[in-house]
Amino acid sequence: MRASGLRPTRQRVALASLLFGHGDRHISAEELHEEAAAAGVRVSLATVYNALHQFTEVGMLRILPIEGAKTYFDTNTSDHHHFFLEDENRLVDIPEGPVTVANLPEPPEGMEVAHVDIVVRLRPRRPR
Amino acid sequence: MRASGLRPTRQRVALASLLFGHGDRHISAEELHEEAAAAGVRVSLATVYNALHQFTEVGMLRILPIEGAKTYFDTNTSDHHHFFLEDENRLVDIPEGPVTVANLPEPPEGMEVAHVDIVVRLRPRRPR
DNA sequence: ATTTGTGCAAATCGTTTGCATCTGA
DNA sequence: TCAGATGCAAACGATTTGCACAAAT
Repeated sequence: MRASGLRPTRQRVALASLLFGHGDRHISAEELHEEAAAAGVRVSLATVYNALHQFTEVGMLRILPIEGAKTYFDTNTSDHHHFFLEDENRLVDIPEGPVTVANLPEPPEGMEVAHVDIVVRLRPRRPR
Repeated sequence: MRASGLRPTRQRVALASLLFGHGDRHISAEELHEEAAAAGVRVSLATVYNALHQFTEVGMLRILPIEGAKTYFDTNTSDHHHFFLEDENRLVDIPEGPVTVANLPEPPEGMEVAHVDIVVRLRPRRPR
């Protein structure tokens, strides 16, 4: 964390251990705020927002590519993709594996690929 | 439109022709509302929201998979993907082409793939 | 005639901001 | 010491909602 140029304040350290102490997860600011409260950590919601965005800037988190009001953050920043369950509005990791994208066109001049997000949208199977 | 079970009201018809009369586009509720006003069509913003969601439900529109406050709708519902320019927060179509995804895992039991969204996030090339 | 849609304004919800106060280096 | 963080409450912007009125079948 110090390596990222972020001061290891009490709040940031506490939030980071909540975030990264329980495996990979998808979480919103509100949820993290509640979790902190439940864990007895006193942090304001504004600070949670700040921390989440700062962590994202330094590459510790990634913003999930889903539409909708809330922003969800992913603690897993490695290459992996998601199923989106349309009926429950929920994202599920696609297990790391051999998923590959082929034949991507060249990015425009002066740009480079930061990363590729794939969302496989699922719905209940339609009766025939 | 009648085929979709939506009554062809004056407003819906007007909005549909704005949406689909100018080729493929990415548009927000606010933008469509302004465009309607500019075209002399009187519609309330609430009606624009209603129409956009109804059109989406019947498959005439698709919601774009980007994070952030506003919801953007895509008039192109065919299989195609997007570049996301991180610095300008803008989506650009990847020309229809040979982009393919390989080795997708099977969807869970009882689910089927509605469609696959691929977003290639681009950033300005880092100087070395 | 009945059902469905529309407009308006107020309400909601997630997120951001301004600013005074604290805190880590 | 003091730049950078935090907390609080107010401000904001996008979207939704409630309800009276209008329009489509």
